[in-house]
Amino acid sequence: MKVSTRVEYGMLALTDIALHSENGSSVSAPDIAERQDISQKYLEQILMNLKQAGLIRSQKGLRGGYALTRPAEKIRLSEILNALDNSILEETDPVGEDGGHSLRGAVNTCLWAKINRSIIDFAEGRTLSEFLQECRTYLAEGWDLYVI
Amino acid sequence: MKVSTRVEYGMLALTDIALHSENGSSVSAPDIAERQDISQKYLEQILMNLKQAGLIRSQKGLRGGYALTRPAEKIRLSEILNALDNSILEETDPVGEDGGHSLRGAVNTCLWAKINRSIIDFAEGRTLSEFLQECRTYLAEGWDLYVI
DNA sequence: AGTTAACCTATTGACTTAGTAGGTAAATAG
DNA sequence: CTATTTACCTACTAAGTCAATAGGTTAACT
Repeated sequence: MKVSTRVEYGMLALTDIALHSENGSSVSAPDIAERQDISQKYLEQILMNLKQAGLIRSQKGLRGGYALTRPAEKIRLSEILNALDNSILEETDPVGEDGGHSLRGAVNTCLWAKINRSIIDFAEGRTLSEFLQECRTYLAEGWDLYVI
Repeated sequence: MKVSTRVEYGMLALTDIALHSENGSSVSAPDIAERQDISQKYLEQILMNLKQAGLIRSQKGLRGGYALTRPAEKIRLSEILNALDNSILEETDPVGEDGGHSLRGAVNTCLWAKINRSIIDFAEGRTLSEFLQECRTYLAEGWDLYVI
C-alpha cells in the first residue's frame, strides 16, 4: 500500500518536534523543514492539520513554533492518520444503496470491513511514543535520523 | 480505506462466474454486467486483467464467456488484488534513497511495513471459496445477491 | 520598527480513476 | 456462407486527487 507524503511528512514532523522540544520549548516549521528536507510551505499546511486535530499547539513570533499538546504516549497513531488522511482509516460502509442485501454489500462486509478493522485496530493500539522508542533503537544502532 | 471500483467489480465478476458456471460452462460479460449492474465495457477491461493474471479463461463466440481456471479454493484473494490493483498489496520499501538509515526509513519500517504485512497476510490467507461460503450464508438469511 | 514565524487562500502540473467509444477477431448457429 | 454473438484491443476523456508552489496577512518577540 502506498502512503501519502502528507502522512509521511506529518509523522516526520511530529517525531522531529517530540525529539527536539526540551521542557516544553517550541520547534519551528523552518527548522523541521530544514532537518527533514521537506518543502516548508507544504509542511506548514500539514502542521495546520495537526493543530486542527489538537495534536500540536503553536506559538507565533520569534522563537515560536510548535509543540505537542500531550505527552507522546497519549497520541495515538489513529489520531495522526485521521488528521492527515480522511480515507485511510475510513470504514467501508457495509450497507450500500440497497441496504446491503446485495453481492456488493457482501463484498464489503466479508472483505474490506475486515481489512479495515485490522488497520484501524493497529492504528488505535499504537502511540507516537512507541514509535519514538523504535527510532531510538535505530539511533543506538548508529542510524543517522537527523534528529539529535 | 477506500477500495477501487476495479477491485470491487472484479470480485463481483469472479463471484458471479463462480456461482453461475455449472460443470465448466462459461459466463458471458454481458450477463455479468446485467446482473451486477456494471458498465459492460468497463467490465470487459477488468475481465482482461483477471485473464492475464491466469484466474479465468475465456471462450469467444456465441455461448462463449468466462470460467475460472481453478477451483475457487485455489484462488487467493491476494492474486485477485494483485491482478486488479498494483498498489494495494505493494510492500513499502523500508530502504529509501539514503539506504534506510534516516527518519524516513524508520517511519516506513516501523509503521507502514507492519500495516502492509497485516493486509498481505490477510489477503494471502483467504480464498475465493471462503468468500463464496460467506455469500451463501447471506443467501440463506434471505439476502438477494442476484446470483442464483 | 524590524524580524521572525505562524496562518490563510488560491493555483497548478502531474497523475489516477472510472469510465466511454469505436472498433477488430474469432466462434457458433442456422 | 452469413449473421450474430462474444471476446479482445486501443484510444480518449471528464473529474478528481496529490504534491506541492506562490503570495500574501497576522501576531509575537527584540
